[in-house]
Amino acid sequence: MNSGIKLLKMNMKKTHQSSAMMNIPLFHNLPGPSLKILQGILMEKEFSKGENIFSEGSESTGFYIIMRGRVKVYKLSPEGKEQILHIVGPRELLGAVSAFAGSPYPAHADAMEKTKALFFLQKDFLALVRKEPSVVMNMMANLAMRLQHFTRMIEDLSLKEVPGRLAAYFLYLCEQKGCSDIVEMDISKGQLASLLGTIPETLSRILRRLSEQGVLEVSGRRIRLINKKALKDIINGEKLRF
Amino acid sequence: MNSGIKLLKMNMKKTHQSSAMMNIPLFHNLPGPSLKILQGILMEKEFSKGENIFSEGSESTGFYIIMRGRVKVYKLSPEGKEQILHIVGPRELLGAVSAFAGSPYPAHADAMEKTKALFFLQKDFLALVRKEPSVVMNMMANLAMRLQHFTRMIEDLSLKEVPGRLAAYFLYLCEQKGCSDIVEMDISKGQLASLLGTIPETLSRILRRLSEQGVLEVSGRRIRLINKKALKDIINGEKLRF
DNA sequence: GGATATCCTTGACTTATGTCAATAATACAG
DNA sequence: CTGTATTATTGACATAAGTCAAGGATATCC
Repeated sequence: MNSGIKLLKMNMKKTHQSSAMMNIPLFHNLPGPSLKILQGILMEKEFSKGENIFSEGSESTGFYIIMRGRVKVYKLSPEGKEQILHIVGPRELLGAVSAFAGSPYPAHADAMEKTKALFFLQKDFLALVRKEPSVVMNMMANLAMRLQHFTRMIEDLSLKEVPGRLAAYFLYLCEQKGCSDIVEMDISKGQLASLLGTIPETLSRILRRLSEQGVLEVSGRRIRLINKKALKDIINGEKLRF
Repeated sequence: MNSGIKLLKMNMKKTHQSSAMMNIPLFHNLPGPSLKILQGILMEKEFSKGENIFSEGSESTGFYIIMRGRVKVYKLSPEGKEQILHIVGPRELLGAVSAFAGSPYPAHADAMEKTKALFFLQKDFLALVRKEPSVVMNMMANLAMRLQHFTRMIEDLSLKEVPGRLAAYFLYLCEQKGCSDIVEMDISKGQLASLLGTIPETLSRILRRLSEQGVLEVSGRRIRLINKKALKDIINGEKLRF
């Protein structure tokens, strides 16, 4: 709730953030002077678990870079069903499109856990961009990635049924991590349902069917992938029997 | 209808293109020298109706700016069902994300009608960008718009049922044009189904129900919106009765 | 202009997934 | 540890939308 700018000694703060910022893709390869400007215009903010960061339709005053924690960006149906668009983690941008386009936020954003972020005011950032257009190059890469993510999401939602989306998600997790046969879901099942565009009940049933069929084994948030081939088949439209 | 660059003498041609390019958002406010470079690296290409421009997974060698005609960008399910991601028209970019990111095309693109386009080779364009980073600013605006489009699409696909998506589409068309009560569908019903993430049969049934209930009137591709309030209610989750 | 291919509509049927409600399991606070 | 709140599972049921198949309407091509 309280989002304060921490009161640190000036020098300490600068040094610390400078090294942090070098690791943020958006600010790679920035010349020193521009980095200095950056440090002058950012603000640290903190959000507690479940706290709303911004809401759909509200005016965007700027954008965030997440330093710690995770944020879910989601839409709500009139009846309250939620669809998670993406989950934003450390070193990633939040709300940048709106800030750049000067349009209102297109979705809600809530902190999923205690979250620390850097906040950039739109006008300050745009001023920087005019001085240093190459920043936008890095931003482009980020947007391009997000576009590809959305492309896949649309494909999934309209061309695949829930088992297919779930299978794709598990294999995705599997690739991310070392591709061992055990993957750890880093979100609750309810949230996973929302991410896959379905509801907890449906997800629960499908997980049970997959277990019964020996495709995988569930214990809490730990999933053991037993038959990856079967998962791939499901992604490719193979029906999941009862 | 036909707006083409007729067969003019060389000098004429250059002049013509130069002015054409000034109208493309991507190249707004470019200084003269950069414009000259641009003209050196572009190629004119033409596609006949139904012709494939690129396919999902194929290496991207560059991107297009559509000058005339329309192109559908779509995904295919293993069973052949198609989901149109967007329809690209004159003055718009095609395949730019892939070109920028250096990744393969993430979807298929077919000309929906006779289409004329300018083609830019990746490496040439990237060289230009290095000289003139401000081009990327304009590109950002394009990507930001597309992201918002996809955001709405995901919301629709997962939170609304087909009648809601259809209603949203009609009201969107209505706003685009002068918002008279008559809208002209500029694509076939089959294609519209694919755009809405459904199949022609379902679309047909829903159109009939909407007619029966006096919400609208269909005659060919001309739709008369009789009860816009009802359409808005449907978007907001109101059920469409039989 | 007639033949052919394509698109559109409609009906009967199946199925995936959402809804509602009740219980079980887990996490959390005092 | 114990009670409470949240989260997950399960069943019975409703329904939106897909499948299959057939007939009708349009567009298109020689």
